[in-house]
Amino acid sequence: MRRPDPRRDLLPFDGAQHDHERCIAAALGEAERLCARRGARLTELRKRVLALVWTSHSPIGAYDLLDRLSQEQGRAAPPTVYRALEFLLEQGLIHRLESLNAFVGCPRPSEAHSGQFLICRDCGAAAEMQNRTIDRAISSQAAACGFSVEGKTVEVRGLCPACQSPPAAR
Amino acid sequence: MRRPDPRRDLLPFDGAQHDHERCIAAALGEAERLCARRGARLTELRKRVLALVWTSHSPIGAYDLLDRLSQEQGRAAPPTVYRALEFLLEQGLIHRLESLNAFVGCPRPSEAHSGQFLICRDCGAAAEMQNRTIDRAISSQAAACGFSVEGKTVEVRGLCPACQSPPAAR
DNA sequence: TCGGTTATGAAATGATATAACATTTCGGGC
DNA sequence: GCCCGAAATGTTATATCATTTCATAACCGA
Repeated sequence: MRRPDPRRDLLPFDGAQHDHERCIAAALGEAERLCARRGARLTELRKRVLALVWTSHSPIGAYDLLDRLSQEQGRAAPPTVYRALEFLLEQGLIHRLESLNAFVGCPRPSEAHSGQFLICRDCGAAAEMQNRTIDRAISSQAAACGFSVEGKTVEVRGLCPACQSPPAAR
Repeated sequence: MRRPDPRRDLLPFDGAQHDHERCIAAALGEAERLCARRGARLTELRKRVLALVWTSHSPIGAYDLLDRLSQEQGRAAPPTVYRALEFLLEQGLIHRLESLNAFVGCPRPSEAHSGQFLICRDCGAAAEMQNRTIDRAISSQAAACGFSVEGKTVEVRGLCPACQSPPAAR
């Protein structure tokens, strides 16, 4: 049985050593493929918003997105970006971080899942985990309570490996 | 070794059969005792806000609190309630539910803990769990990632036992 | 009772999110 | 190609959540 590396999605915490252009390109490509397969319309606007979300591994707020979108194409209003975000959420292409009111790209959009996140309070990066032990523990506790689960939010605040070292060492 | 009933704090999901007056009184009494022991000042205002939070087991928003507070004592401004909430959060007397932007009383304020919640989307009630398996699973996954944990958010959306039955049966 | 700390009052503003309605674009059937 | 309904986008206004700032008042130890 395959046991995925627990760090497989922790790219954000690699000290920015990775080629982020490839991150973005991969995410956009995957989005295209998924939407095409599903018959979902990944329009230019939605693709632009997705690309903006993928600008970094730090979650971005709706109004920051709005600002950048306005720079690109002029005068956008809040509903424009919120509707695009809603679509991307439905397709599982991004996640919403409840504790930040912000959004981040999903590195594994093809498998349906609830997000589990490590969020660094220093550099702001958010790494998505997919840990089945956590998932099962929550599901079984909920079941023991007679509670029918529709969605799970797991967000951990703290310091990523790089930000635990003194700045001089970075 | 004592193994607490996993449902011990699930009072909110008992179908409103419990004596909620006693819930409130117990919470206020416990708050008095804890603050006295710690030398923290549980002022009238803070006590009123705590009582208002405990009005029900459904999380309440800051502005709803503000409205009720204004009815009681006239013209309160947002910072008034937010400052009281901040104090109550620091003392562990209430929790903030990130996915709702709302607040709920903590049934076990004496033990420091991160909250884990089952939130019913139908009746709005939120039950706090304290499951060590969930807690440990998150801690050990974070440790495996080299992440230093400062706080955990676990919020599960779904239907409580009562709300899974058709309304006629309730 | 003096003086610093902590708590509260009050006004304005910032930040996040949605409602409501108008207009445009898309894609299928003819 | 052209018509139509559905989906997407534009636009204005407003609802909701939270903080900054500065002023005033209460508390409490020296």
